[in-house]
Amino acid sequence: MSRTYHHGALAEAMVDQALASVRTQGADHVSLRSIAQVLEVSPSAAYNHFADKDDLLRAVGACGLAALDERMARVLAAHPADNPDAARARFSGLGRAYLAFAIDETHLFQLTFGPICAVKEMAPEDTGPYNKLTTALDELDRWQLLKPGIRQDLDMVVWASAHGMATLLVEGAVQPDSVEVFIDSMNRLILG
Amino acid sequence: MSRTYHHGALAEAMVDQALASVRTQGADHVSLRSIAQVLEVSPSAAYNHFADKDDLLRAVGACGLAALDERMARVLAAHPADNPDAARARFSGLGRAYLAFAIDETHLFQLTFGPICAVKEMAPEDTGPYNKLTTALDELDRWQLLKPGIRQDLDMVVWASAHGMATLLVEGAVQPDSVEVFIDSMNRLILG
DNA sequence: GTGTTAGTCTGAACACTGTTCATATTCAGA
DNA sequence: TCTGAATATGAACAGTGTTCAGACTAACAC
Repeated sequence: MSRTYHHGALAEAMVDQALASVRTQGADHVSLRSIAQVLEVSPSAAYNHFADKDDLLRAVGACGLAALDERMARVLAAHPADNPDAARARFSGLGRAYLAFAIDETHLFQLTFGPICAVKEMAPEDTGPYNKLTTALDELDRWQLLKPGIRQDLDMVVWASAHGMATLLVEGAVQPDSVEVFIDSMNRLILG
Repeated sequence: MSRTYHHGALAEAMVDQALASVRTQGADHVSLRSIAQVLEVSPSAAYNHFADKDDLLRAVGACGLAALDERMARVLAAHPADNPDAARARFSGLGRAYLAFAIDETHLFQLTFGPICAVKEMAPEDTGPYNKLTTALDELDRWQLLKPGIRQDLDMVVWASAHGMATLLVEGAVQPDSVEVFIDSMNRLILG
């Protein structure tokens, strides 16, 4: 096997390296040429696997969405009990996981939910972060923990709140220590 | 006055042209050279007025924040009455103005609240969008229109909700016709 | 084993980009 | 009118995404 020909796994290797670069530098300061150089490959080699730079970055953004979903899945696995307290813990935990992802992985968050990636086409309907939120709200509703008469379209407001708080964190408009304040205020709003 | 020397107002002219370009193309696809070409000026002329490209874009972002604030100010001016109905109209109107700005000026919104601009340092505390929101909530509270016991830290949740809904609109994750659904759901949450 | 074909990578090139710097022009004040 | 501070130029540098003809490699048919 020749050393100069990087065979078989270039696509995945480029996504991995791009993911690492995005994490440290942010998507704006990542260049195709630099990651090709790290992989000891010609700059034009990427075009056998990706239509253009944005196409590669979209693949990285999909990794970001998967990482977020995994964080949320871990929260659900940590509170599996079928009772009111666990339902509350799952809901708050999902929110905390979402915001922790924004804080820990600022650059990846910005790419995943930025202009390059069309999140609406990446997020599956029957699974993924949005679905986890709706089922958590359904469970709160089933245990009659929600204030009466607010379940309709509540998904959208809660989703928007969490996403907005995350972007405010990312932009530095609010500090990380505001997360608990936010969650408390949110619970005060919707929990009976 | 020589034709070749663009005297006096280059800085403002560049901001104006950059603002126009951002509106149509988005900040990512705007180049210093192109706007210098439109203004019939050397590419390096910009560096007498701006530290670098991001510095110019930050000035454009400030225009975006001002445009948003003006929309919100118009809403307040349209409902000046000192009674419960007007207070409700002001609150809902501010939300609609915020979301309309995100829909109408997608690219400008993305720049204004994007990584390049540090919004926290642009937004004044005693005026601007955030302050208009808090005073609207104070008015709702004064007329006892809020649900009891939720005023504390309500600003942050409402602010995050509006901002999150705006970014979801910009990203195409939700459709513009969801705006009224969002506002209704929001009112259901916080109004008594 | 040999040929053919499809997939992969190279290297040079193109048209850009932001930025710097020495140089030239213009304006405002003494 | 002279001087100094602003302001604009034009050439240059280092870097970018992207294209394309040609070279290399693997795998499959015969």
